[in-house]
Amino acid sequence: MSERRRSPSIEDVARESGVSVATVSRALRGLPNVATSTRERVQAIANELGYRADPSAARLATGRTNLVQIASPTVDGWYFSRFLAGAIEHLNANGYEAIAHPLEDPGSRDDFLNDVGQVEKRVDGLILVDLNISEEAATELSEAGVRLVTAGFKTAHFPSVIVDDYRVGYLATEHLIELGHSRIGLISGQPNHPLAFSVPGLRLAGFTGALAAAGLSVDPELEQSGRFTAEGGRLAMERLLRMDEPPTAVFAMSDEMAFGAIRAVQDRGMKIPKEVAIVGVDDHEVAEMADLTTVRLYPRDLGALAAKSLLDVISGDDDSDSFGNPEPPHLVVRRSTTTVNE
Amino acid sequence: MSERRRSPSIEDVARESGVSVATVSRALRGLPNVATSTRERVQAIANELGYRADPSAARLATGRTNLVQIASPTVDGWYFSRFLAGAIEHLNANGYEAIAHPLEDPGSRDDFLNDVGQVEKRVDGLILVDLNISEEAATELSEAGVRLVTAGFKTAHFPSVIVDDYRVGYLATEHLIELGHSRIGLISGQPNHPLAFSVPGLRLAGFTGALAAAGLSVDPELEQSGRFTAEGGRLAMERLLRMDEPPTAVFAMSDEMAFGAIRAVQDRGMKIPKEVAIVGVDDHEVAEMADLTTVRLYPRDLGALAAKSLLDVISGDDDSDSFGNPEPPHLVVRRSTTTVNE
DNA sequence: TGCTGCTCTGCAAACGTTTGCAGTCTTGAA
DNA sequence: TTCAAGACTGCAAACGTTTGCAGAGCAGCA
Repeated sequence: MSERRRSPSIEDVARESGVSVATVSRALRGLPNVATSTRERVQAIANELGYRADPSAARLATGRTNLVQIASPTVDGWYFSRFLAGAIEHLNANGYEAIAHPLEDPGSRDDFLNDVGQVEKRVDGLILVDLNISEEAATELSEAGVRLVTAGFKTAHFPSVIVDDYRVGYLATEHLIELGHSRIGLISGQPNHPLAFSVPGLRLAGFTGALAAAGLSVDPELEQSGRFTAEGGRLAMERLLRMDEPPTAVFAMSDEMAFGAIRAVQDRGMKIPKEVAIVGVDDHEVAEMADLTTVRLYPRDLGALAAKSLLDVISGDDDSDSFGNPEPPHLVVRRSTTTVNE
Repeated sequence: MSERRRSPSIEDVARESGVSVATVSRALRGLPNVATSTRERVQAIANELGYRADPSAARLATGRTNLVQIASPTVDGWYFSRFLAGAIEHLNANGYEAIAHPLEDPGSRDDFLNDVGQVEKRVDGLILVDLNISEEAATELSEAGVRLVTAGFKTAHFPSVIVDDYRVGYLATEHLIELGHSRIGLISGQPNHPLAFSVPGLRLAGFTGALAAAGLSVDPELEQSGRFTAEGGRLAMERLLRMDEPPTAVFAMSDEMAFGAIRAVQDRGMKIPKEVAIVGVDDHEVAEMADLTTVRLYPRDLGALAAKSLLDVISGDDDSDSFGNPEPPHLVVRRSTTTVNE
């Protein structure tokens, strides 16, 4: 439709202000060794012309892109979208743009990890969230010089920010035990999830750990997968309630699954927490409205922390593991487990 | 830590396969006029060397970045995260990466729109979602040759994908009227939201339109802002319930606000839908669990559509307005408005 | 006055592609 | 046998920056 007029190049600015392109480049980027008078003149002209350095050219010349890629299983899940928000905010504040790259199916994940070595040329760094990679792959990446920070899992080669998912499972279960429950159901994550995803395993470990610490045994029948969706949580809870000896309390690995579970209980006409107590994970916005006891996570903070770590890596401040840790998971007691006022 | 070894350049491939760089470039990109034997040899060598064209160099040479930027008020809201997911999926499938760019505060929004003209050099195109811009700004962008698609609002200059928010308000309200309600409350969006955001206005128009069509008058007292959060919805509902003559039904402009409203009603010991009927907007995952009647939106589809439109614009298929429209908003009746089984 | 060292500036070589143009070679038709 | 057209390839000029190096000017000091 409209003509695309060429935007001014550094040469235009140079000609206009009577200096060389080199000087313009230095003046505009605040480098030392340029007379203040020249600098001001150049800045004025650049401003007037509306000049901005072409990023592609600058990237080619410097090798730095000011881009960071964030790969996560999803972009619209409760947890991941908040992680993204926190990371992007920090990145943008420091002059980086963020490429969001969801890897929903295993195919795209493999493709991605396959030539993730090429990432080095596309972006300055990469954040991998909840996407387990093999140690071999990590070694390869490390040797390729890729700047990488992992979130939600650890490798031997890169800094990582993690949430203590063992603690998540432990806190929730311990809470139920303290309330006197001994037959506790578990609504877990998808075991056949395409992405190797270490979160459910750790929460499960925390769950069994808490039971063991209290001298309680684990009944495998009491674990049902809720596939991390509300609907899945409902179905899982229905299965639990149909058992000969149903649990008196349930730990759901996410709030969304817990919402489904609450629904299933109510549909049976049973009372919460009297007949069944329920605890979730996340502290979803709706959790408060639903009176759901939950283990609160701070994905937004975690994202910001991951971004900060990555920028440190990129700028070469290699204090590797000295990043402040995120706020630890935190039990929030509401009326889905106890009628005692908080 | 580890040495960054230089990755192979096109020149390495050329030398290795005994042809010129020009031929390598053509062979690898599938351009015509290269002998199949050479093409295969070059491909083999490139593969062996693990060669990939450096994107920065390619961008500088071609002027195309294969990047698209998506600017939205937020990245972690229910609606926007799903929009993003749909858009990114489509973009990635077509060889583009997506830069997610939230503009949470008015300052960053102004900064962004200020030199959005520079966008042209950073990315191939831009999707602006629910970020109203002035017609002047739009004209300026259009003249600068920026490739742009708007979502959620229209301008004179660019293609847009929109959801019919008038219809959203109309459908919800009409439903309540048909159920016999005549005193209908409204939990609306933030009037002082930093971003000029046309959604609430349109839904309000649909609301009053439906009332007018039924010969009902509008009582301004019955509109309360819920700031698009669950907590805000709860507070708004409490204000409504405290009125001398409270509404018998309420239209909340989002499901999250509706969840809060439900909570407020239950806290008063009142019954839904008997004493108060509630309808929301979105069809949030939790809505089904909460038995919430709602107007279902399809943000993921809308995002995909926006992406598709933008790619059409970029590739020059300028059928401007002939993009298929998204599925129209759709009333989903549940038990928050009627006890009749669906 | 001559020398040293500093500040400021410009030249030109990268950075790694893409692509217009021209040249060579082959093929087939006249 | 000659010629035209087409297929294939290479040369070299972009694309718009950044940056190492060197030179010019100038001040201060011996």
